[in-house]
Amino acid sequence: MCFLTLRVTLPIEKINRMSYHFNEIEAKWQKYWAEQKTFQASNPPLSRELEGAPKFYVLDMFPYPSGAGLHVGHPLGYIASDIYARYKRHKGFNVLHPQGYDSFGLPAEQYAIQTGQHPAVTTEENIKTYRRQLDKIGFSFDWSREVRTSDPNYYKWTQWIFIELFNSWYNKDSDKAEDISTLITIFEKEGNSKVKAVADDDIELFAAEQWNAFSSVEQQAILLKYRLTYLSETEVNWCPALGTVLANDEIVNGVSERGGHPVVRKKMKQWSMRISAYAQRLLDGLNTIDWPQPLKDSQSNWIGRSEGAMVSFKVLSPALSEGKGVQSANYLTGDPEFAGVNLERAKEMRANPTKAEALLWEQLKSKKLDIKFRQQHLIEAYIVDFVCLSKKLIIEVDGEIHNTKKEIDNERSLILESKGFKVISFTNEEVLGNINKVISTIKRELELAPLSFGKGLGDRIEVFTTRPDTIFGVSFMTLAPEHELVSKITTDEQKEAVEKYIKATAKRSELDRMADVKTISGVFTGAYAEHPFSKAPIPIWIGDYVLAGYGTGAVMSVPCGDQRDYDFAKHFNIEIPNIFEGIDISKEAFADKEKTIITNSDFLNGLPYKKAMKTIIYEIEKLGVGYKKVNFRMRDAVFSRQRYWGEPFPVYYKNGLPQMIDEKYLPIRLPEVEKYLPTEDGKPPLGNATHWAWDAKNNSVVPNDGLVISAERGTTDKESHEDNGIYPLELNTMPGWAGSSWYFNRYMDANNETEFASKEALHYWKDVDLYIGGSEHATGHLLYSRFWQKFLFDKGLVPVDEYAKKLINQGMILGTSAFVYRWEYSKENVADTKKKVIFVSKDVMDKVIEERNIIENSTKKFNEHSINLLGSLKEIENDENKWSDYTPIHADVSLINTSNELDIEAFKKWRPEYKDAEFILNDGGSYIVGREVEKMSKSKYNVVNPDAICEQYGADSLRLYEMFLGPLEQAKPWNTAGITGVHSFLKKLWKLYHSGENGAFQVSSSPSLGELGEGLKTLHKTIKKVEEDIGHFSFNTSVSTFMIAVNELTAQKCRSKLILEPLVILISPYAPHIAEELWQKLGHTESISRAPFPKFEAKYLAESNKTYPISFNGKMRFTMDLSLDLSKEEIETAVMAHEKTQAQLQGRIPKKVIIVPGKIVNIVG
RNA sequence: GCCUUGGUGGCGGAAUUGGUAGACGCGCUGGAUUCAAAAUCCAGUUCUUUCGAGAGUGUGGGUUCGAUUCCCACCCAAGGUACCA
Repeated sequence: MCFLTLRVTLPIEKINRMSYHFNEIEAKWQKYWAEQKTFQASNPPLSRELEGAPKFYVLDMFPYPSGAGLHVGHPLGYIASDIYARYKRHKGFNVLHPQGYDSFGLPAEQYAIQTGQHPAVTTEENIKTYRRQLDKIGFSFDWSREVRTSDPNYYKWTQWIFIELFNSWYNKDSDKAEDISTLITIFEKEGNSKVKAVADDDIELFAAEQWNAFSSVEQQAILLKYRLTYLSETEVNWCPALGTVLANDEIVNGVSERGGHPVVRKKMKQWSMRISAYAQRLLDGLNTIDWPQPLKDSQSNWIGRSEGAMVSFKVLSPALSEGKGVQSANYLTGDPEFAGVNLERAKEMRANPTKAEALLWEQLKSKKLDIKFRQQHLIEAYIVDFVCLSKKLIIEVDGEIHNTKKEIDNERSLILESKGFKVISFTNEEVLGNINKVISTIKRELELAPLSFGKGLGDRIEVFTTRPDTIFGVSFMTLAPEHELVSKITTDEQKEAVEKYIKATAKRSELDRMADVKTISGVFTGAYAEHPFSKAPIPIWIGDYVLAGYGTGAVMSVPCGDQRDYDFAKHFNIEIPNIFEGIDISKEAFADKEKTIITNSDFLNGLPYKKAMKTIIYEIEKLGVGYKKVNFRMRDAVFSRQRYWGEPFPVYYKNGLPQMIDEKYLPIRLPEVEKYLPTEDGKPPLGNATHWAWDAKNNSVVPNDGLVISAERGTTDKESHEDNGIYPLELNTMPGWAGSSWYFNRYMDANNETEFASKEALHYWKDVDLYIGGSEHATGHLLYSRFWQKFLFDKGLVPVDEYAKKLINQGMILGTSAFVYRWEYSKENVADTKKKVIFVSKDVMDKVIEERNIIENSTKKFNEHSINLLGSLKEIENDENKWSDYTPIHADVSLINTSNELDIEAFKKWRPEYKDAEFILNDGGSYIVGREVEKMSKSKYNVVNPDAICEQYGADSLRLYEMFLGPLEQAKPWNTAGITGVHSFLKKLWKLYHSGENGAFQVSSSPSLGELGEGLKTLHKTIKKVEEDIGHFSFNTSVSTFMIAVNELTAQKCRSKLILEPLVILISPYAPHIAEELWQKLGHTESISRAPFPKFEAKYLAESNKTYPISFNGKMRFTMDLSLDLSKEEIETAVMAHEKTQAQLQGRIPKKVIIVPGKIVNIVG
């Protein structure tokens, strides 16, 4: 034994010195980087070394630390970004390359519910695992800037941003978010009639006096309708199984994205984010950023901008026939002049109207509105711009004169309104900019006026349509069953049917309605609307194909131009008028825009789509029945989650209204709870907390005992008798995307305790230069974070309104599953329990199936074991074999070798139920598994752990192989077998520097020039290619290039430092550990990380000869080495003289010879 | 249905502005080395073939001296989205 050991030990030691010991090398350099803080990025003021260096910010989408740890698919993007970051350091940039954890989330909480373990504890453990795994791969992360969304020092600022949102409103005039104080100032001075904000749509108009008279509670309630984050009763997606609401992007095909649980619509009071205010800017911003097209497309689909027109249709009530109203003519003539000092001024002003006034007057006095208006008219003691006395409607246009005395204006409005006048006002810009919309608004006001003696009842159905050009094709209207007008307009005869239908629709779940798109259903309401142009009555139906939540919840149905309308009309035998010239609509609707010529449409006849659109919108606006409009599909985002493991809101409730906690007292820490489930009375998990009330006097979280009112959050408690300053805190928490919507800014100054990041840091790093992550975040994280960034930009808190200049989606790495095939022989005759479990090797099975033969009959070539086994089986049926006789079963991929052979003994141990299984092997005596590419997942036993790869092949091999698999953006299957290629490349690389005796390190600093020529060519070819590849994020091809370079240099027996030293730098971003080691061996004492990238010099690639491909009719037949100095004629002569040319031509005379010097020769003929 | 991306050997993939299709690697075959295995090294490996050559980048057309690359039509796969008016 001793003898043997001695004999073996000596050579191994010798071998050790020469071979590539990746485990040692990698551990050594990972330790070095951590100790030397090699990758710590510095904010200004910079070290002398970095002075003047441009910044570069490389970011990965941070991971959610799941309990399963990393598999080889996860680090793909991190490796790519790490290569880029390291490359940029070589190029002299000051690089910020941070990493952190999106550590709030559902899985930790689900786990807590099941095991009772605190999510913070399991999250901490998971993070440790992640960190250990990440460290092993050798990333150049600056860990001093690590962020965790669940860390109170981080979520303090998430809460702070929430408060900022709460304290802001969106001003459409300035087209940005502003502090709520600017809105209050306006309210105090002039009420809300002139405010143009993105806000709730149920806001009533009030004047300054009214505002000032409101109680603080009333004022707060009104402001809530304007704030960028607001509390409101909204229809939400409630997932009973998860016990929480979900955002639209968390629902896939009607079920929850996580877990696949059903989701129902439910009304709940929730925090929402007014992201809709940013719809247009989010869309526009896409043009300024370099993001993948599919990602941009899904964002613009999600935002869903559509251009069209709002058109309103009068409801004709059968109860009130036309002309039944009071005759109006006489009533209008009354002209009550109020005498006063202002009379003269009124005359003067009438003579000198502003441009806007003049324009509006022009419109009002022309008989378009069928009603008499007066201008600059005296009412009481005031001059009003325009008045319609019969309808008591006053119209004001903002001129310079009025601007100077806004307070008086508002007081005046109040007095006038008390006299029964309604005052509406427009700005000069509105009148000049869109007179038709103004007229349309006035017309609607006239309709709604209390003294209306118009034709209809006053009810109008507003519809949004993208095809107003087809308005003459309308043959019915359809309302969503939930539409508010339905109950009002339904006739008595139809009442029963309508109510029954509404009930039936409400019962159907969202999923039902989605799954079943084919069934056509609907009911006639009995009511009619009037066509605004033809004046024809149009039947009004309800149908669940119209969604209450989109547009106005009503459509003008044009069956000839819309397939859904068409199907509906066919089903209910409604008329389908054809308004398209030369189009057959007997089978289906015609939705094409480009080829359209409109007909049967009055003044639109003969017009193509574009012209018809222009004309009809003009006419609609002229008639005052509508206006051009842009509509968005995107809704406001629900921001509350009924979960424990998320950011608590910095909110308490006083009198049922939300109050923000002053930022001084942040963070509001997540309280401890006994159970992570909802409370028995259905409150969110935070309802279990006993220490969860806010003491507004001492500004601290206190036990619930202090609460006088055990008030429901969000409801007004009018019976509150006593106010001790202790109030209930919000019970919801923030959603997963809260913390991830701004973390990229935090990295710039991650440890700042007084600000979310300092101004200097924000202005220095500005934005992310390269952002890498998965495309699954396209409509979630990536849209919300752009929204928050724009908001922070509006508030002057960040310097740019798009935070990531370039984004790359890395493709998924798929697993290669392995299958063993269980043979289901003699199914009928033998009881399952008695049956032997037999697995058949894939190649045997394929053969047997192909030959339609049973195994026994084609076993001649099988090994002894298989024959004996079959001999002992008496029950085999002599049947034809089919695929269905074999059941594929997943086998763990770690039990398979590179030749797809199963380790049978390991397999038996892996699954105890197969410990007695038998195997039919091929004639080589091995069991071959089947392989299939699937998503990498635990349940498919195809997960490959990077730790095992690092252990066996090293981190550098893993990094190279992940890149080598294929283009970064594409999905590609992982197959561990292939890693031997890059691994032996690294060994070859190592060898190149260890050509000394017994593999000692040897590099020559004085090589002969002849030796250099070829080597320099290889080196510079490589520099050029690698630099281009990194620029195109084509990392797979640069790995090939390295392989070619090392193969060539090995063949050249290159030993020269002049070549081998720059080569190490080229490879260093990809395989940093081996590069550091070789760099040190080359005599350097500092890390390679900032060594300047070698400069490409074209002169080394200069060639005097070219191997020309000689083609005949475009097909390459042979090659010829020719000097590049030759002229076209000389080339032609040389080529024609070649014997193979003559052989190819076989006596024919070429018609033409194409010569592109330096490229090709093509002989035609 | 619509939008997007893609389709090249047994496999992953390469081919830069239209100019030698299959680089590089895996796997496979044969050989060297070894008692043997592993490791390493060398040669071959798109298909057909009468060994001269011929065909070939999802299918069918087109433009061109020349097309994986450009144009038209279609087929298939993946991802996104969907009674969105």
